[in-house]
Amino acid sequence: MPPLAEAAFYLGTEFMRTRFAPSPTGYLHVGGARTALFCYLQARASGGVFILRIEDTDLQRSTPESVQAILDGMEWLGLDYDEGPIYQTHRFDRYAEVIRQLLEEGKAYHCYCSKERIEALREEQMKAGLKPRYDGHCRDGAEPVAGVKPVVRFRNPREGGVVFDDLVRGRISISNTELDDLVIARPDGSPTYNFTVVVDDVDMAVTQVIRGDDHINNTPRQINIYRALGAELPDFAHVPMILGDDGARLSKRHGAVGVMQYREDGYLPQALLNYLVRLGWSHGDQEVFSLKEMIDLFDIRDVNRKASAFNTEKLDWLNQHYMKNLPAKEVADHLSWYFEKAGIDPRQGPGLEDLVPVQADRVKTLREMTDQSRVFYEDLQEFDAGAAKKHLRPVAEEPLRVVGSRLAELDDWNPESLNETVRLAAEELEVGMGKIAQPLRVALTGTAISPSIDKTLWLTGRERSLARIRRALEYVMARAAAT
RNA sequence: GCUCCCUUCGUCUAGCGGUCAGGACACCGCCCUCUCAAGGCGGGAACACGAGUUCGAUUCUCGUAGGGAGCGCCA
Repeated sequence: MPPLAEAAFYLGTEFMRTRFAPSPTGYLHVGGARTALFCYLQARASGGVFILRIEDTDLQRSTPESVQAILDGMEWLGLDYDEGPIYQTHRFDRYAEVIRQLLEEGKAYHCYCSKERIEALREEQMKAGLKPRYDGHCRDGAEPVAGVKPVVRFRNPREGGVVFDDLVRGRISISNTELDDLVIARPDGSPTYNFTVVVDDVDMAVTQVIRGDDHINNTPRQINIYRALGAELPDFAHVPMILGDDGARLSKRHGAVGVMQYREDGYLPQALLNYLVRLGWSHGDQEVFSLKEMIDLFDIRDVNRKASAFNTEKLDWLNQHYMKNLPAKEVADHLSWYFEKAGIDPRQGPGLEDLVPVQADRVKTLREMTDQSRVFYEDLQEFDAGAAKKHLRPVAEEPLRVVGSRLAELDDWNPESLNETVRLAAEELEVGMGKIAQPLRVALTGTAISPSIDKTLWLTGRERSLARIRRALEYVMARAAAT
């Protein structure tokens, strides 16, 4: 564990050290993911170090499942860190040491005030129209109260104020009279957030503290602690939060707020990353960014100050963009995860790499792609009633019979020859493509919707196609006989 | 209540004193077409309001309104 003094070595250098410091009280949500991405990009851009720190000092609310969820989310997104995960619960000795030091130097003091007293004080102040804060009752030496284990409070300066230049907000200033003496250690000695962040960021020599803007108000308090520790200040960057589609604060009712839920829903990590980086940040009119481009172009100072609403439709567009433009092999690798989940055996049909380019044009997510591709891997159950009623009528018998026999004679089962075969069959019958392609489509897929007929035949495969055409013919004839 | 922060099309944004206020998603129309898409072309759509500063404000300043966050022995 690096001593406080070591921080000075890093500060002021070109190499930035950033950290993402979530508290494990739930899954990794998109807001946190974006903050993590910004930290990651900023560190990578400078050739610096990206640290993952788990802020688990709240033993009540932290869970191992949440830690795992965060780790999983980071991994899926590909946000690899150079140091960590570092757990604050493993650093209690260090916090205790610094608390002792502050106590010895008179920069912190024991407070024996009861919660009841604090509560009453707060009510009184609120009623008087004041900002509730600790009144410093024990600040100048308090008599120990028998049977009461004291908390430790930080002795916040009463004079002056704090001014800092936030990398995204610009200059922010606040008077010390607005601040009070915050608790830095509970009666059992466990440290609290505003204190541990500072100790950690100093020890870990973090040079840019990038976090959500809900921490703006904590920053002046923390700066006072930096000063008490004689540590150099890092740069602060407070990024705005992300709102739901409806502009309201993101919550569970917005559906997929956990990063891994986006995976479940069929989004590529590249798409989500690209979407998130554009939320609050831009580079001219550019919409699509590879990770490399993000690293090269991103600068935390260009981030907007306004909260932005999450727009799933735009994410859909990006997701489809990546499904269409990433190497088919790469998309196919992701797709296989969904196939497995859906219980589809990819060996029972066309190669995923052949499937992807065909389906990418017509779906927004890998999940949809999976659902719409099942027909190429499994036996056809039954015809969609509406589609069959409309297209598998007696008039379809001849087209199906002719195209079926022409296809049976075909040697090369590839999109080009298949297209040619169907086209020639239509010519031979002197009908438009629609008259032959639609019945054929229903025969092959059971529905009136599928990729172009040549691709559909190709993906369905020779044997399976011919068998399905025969079956459709039987259906048509049975129907004709019934009338 | 107090403190801090925010405000360009429905949404994400460009803009950094003089622009017909640009792009993207979504939406609408047309084209293409074997279905659904994808694609191409075109269209509607924004500077919250009020004062200043200035020859000139979307841009700078101050208010107003609206919104957010914090005010924990949570992080």
